[in-house]
Amino acid sequence: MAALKYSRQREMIKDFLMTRKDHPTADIVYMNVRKQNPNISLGTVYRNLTLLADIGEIARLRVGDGVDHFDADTSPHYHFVCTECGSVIDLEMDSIEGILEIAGAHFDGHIAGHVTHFYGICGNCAKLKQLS
Amino acid sequence: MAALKYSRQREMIKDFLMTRKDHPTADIVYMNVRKQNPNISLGTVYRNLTLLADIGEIARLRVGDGVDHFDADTSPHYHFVCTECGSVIDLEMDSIEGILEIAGAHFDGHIAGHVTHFYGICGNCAKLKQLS
DNA sequence: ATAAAAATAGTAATGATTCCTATTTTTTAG
DNA sequence: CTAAAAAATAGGAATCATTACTATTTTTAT
Repeated sequence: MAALKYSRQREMIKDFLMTRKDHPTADIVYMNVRKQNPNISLGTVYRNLTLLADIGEIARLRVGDGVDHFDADTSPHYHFVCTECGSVIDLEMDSIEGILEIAGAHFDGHIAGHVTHFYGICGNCAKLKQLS
Repeated sequence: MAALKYSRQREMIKDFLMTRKDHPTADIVYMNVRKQNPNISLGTVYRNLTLLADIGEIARLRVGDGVDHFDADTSPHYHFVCTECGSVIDLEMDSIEGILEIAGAHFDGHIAGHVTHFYGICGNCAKLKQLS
């Protein structure tokens, strides 16, 4: 119900997120947005990230590292998490929506969706490991 | 290195977990194990759950509800999370390991594994909704 | 221009988890 | 069997991400 009102802070947050492909955390967003508006509060960043995620303008990513990441790209795609450096990287891959069928085959409830992410060593860390 | 020593508490925790198919949280484990040993501390429960997960005797599940769940069944299988009641249920389904190939096709790092869980309405909640 | 609704800044509170330390338990070796 | 070393425990404090609270400011509809 609550009508949405414009907020400069919310715009800044969304604009910043759109410039990044590395799925920053709330804290990273805070540190960066503060460069333009040093008075913005961490609570405002959290509130707006949650609001934007709730209305579907951004995506909240939970990749198991205990911190939420955010993504301005809401199109369906998957992520890779490097177990070495922790970076979260977009994967270009064919759809795996077929797994919903497989999962629902012997289940009596209704499966609405799935959450998947992949992990391993990213290209960069692999290179660094060879050198040492 | 640190040699593992026997601990009654650790046994109790593992034994309790083996009796449950509902993937309890640390707090649930604590509340239940306390029935047999009222002096056990929450820290001990956490430490042992982490230790058991680290040595592969149990599995730690992160299904995005902000709390870790634990599973005595370490065989590869998938979970369903009910968005209505929050319950975490085992899925009997064919392997979807093929998605690793798909994910790695256009990626320059090394994909070691994946984390997947499904969500929707469980059979029980679906029934309850029909009645109301 | 003004009043209602929504948003903010700043700070306190929460909740899951980890850390700390004095004491107790387990294990190894004599 | 006993004693010392190593590991584990209980209990409580600390941490860290996130949410809640509240007085003030901003937005927006009239």
